Amino acid sequence: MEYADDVAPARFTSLPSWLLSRAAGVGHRLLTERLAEAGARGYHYRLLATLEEFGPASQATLGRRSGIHLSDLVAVLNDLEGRGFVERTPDPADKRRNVITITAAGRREGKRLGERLDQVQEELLAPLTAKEREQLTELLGRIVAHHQAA
Amino acid sequence: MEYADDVAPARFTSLPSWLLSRAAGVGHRLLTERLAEAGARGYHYRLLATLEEFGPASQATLGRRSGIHLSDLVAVLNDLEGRGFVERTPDPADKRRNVITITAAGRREGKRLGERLDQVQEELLAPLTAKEREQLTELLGRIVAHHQAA
DNA sequence: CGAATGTCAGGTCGACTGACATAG
DNA sequence: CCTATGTCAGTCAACCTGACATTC
Repeated sequence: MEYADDVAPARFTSLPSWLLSRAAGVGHRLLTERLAEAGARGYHYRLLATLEEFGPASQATLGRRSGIHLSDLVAVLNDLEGRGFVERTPDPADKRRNVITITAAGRREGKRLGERLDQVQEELLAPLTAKEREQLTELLGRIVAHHQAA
Repeated sequence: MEYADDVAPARFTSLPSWLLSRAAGVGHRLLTERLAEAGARGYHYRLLATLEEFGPASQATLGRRSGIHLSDLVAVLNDLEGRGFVERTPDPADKRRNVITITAAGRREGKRLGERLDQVQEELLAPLTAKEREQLTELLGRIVAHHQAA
């Protein structure tokens, strides 16, 4: 009848959704720490990477691509703009829109943050072999794809 | 040079930590919805399940087992106590402590919520076969174990 | 007209920090 | 004295809702 103090219930430790959230929690913590060291947050990197990959876009499109809500986007863009990583210019073709463009400094910042992200992958997946990492990526990819289709 | 509006950058879709956080996000959303239908939150179930598996415990121990911060625990326990799912009695052996005990109603509630949790697993892992689910569970388990050891 | 865009105020959940009084 | 416990106040990131004026 004696239990250790710091053991999680078996009901959890075998539950995929629990393991998923714990593993994601670890990843999130590592990510947040590494980015914080560089003075950035997850949203910052997501936007810079999205801009780099797809090029300039309106805020609405940017939100859809990056999965960041329009409401949150405004503040993050204000931030990135203030640091000179993106430019916000009115779209002459559609006066409702702003066109967001990444700057050279923004590209450098994106690269810098990307390197930290790679370190996080390494750290997070340390106990897995290359083959197992592929397996995991594939399985997770199927789950994500399935639920974003619906 | 034409990109769809709602496609995530390839930089993300191949990144384990990204997939992990997306998949966990889906799981979290499903879980929150199902529990909300039953008037509960994640913390409620976690505490009830922990109590059911390990029996009565002080709040500090309960926090360590369930992974819930002591600061958050207080409010959640107030809630569960108010609904008659747990009892808080002072520990005669150590006057600092409260002993938290699950009630019969609490057990029923835990069971009720557990069933909803099982539905979430089904929904979340729908695109995977039984064998693949085992694989995923095993891989995630190793990641979690590795990082909680350190 | 309806639909899309950018903005702002607010709220949620889960995780965390710091302070404090009390008891071991 | 130092540590552990329970409580409270407050922060934070990510996600989401609703409202609004402007433009299409």
